[in-house]
Amino acid sequence: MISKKTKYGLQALLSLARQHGSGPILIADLAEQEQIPKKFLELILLQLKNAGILGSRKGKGGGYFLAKDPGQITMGSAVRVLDGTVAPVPCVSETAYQKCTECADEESCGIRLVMKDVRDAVADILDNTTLKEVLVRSSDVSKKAKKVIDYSI
Amino acid sequence: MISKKTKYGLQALLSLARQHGSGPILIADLAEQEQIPKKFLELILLQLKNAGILGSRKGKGGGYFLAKDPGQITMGSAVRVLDGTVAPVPCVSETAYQKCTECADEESCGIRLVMKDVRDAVADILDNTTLKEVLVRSSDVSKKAKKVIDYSI
DNA sequence: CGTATTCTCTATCGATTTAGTAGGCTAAAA
DNA sequence: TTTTAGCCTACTAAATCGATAGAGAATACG
Repeated sequence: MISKKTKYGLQALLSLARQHGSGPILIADLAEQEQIPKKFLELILLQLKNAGILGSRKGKGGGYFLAKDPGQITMGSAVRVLDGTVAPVPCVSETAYQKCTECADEESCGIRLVMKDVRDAVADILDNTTLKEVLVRSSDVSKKAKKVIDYSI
Repeated sequence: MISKKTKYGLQALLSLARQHGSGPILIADLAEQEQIPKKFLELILLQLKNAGILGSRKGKGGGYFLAKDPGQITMGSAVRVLDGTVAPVPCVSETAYQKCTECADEESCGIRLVMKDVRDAVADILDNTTLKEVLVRSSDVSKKAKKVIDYSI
């Protein structure tokens, strides 16, 4: 399960991706658009900025913006920043590894072997899906839905 | 991230699978073998029993045992019983679905589309991995390790 | 310059969840 | 009918999560 924080963060990133190129967006506007508690969003954006995913400018005309192209920011990187890891157990995490106390031999731990497969499958999806791709996919669905409606007229 | 409860549960199931056929195992013995707090394990085993994964017998000679063959119990079923779901967000869960409040249209929600892929990938692994397979895999690793040692002598 | 604007940072708080404990109850053997 | 061993409910401590408050620091602009 991903946290609400991570979900908010992804929402915000996608919103910024949609508005990419139109300059900095205010936290307040983003919060309003995405219906995210403003103060909470503040922390999230800051974390994403400190991780190099977002950029910011202070003062009038300031706000937040993507530090890179939407096609170069992956869902995986955002989830790792906000949730710490993508792995189902710490002992198979690449970014937040922690030796597990219970099993004697990590190499032959059956649970670990399976969870490693899970981690790899999840990472494969999230690390190969960019914000841009997500936008395209979701607009494809919308178009398709519209098409169906058009036919029915 | 799976909970410690789920991890304990999987450990216990694998231990019972290893000892499958030798009659009921005492909670106390399982707790000792797997180094799991006994009282906590008690709750976990009960939950697995109520879900039909384990069977039990009271009184002398009693204990817990697998209700089915190790080849017929999947990691997925155990995780769902103990963690409630396998999905990263409630809106893509088959077993613990909850409509998400934030996105207007679920069908075209980009986050949901990606998380659905993640869920499917995770479910595909966990639902197609039985306790038996886990045991085989982990003993394969052990054998391989042993072989290396043999060569080095 | 100085003031309005907007992000930055630290601290705190309440609610929920997680991990674990306690203890009496019930069923089955012997 | 006593012992054994699971069943069940309740409780609690600690951690995490979601959210808020408010002062501080940087930037633009008149």
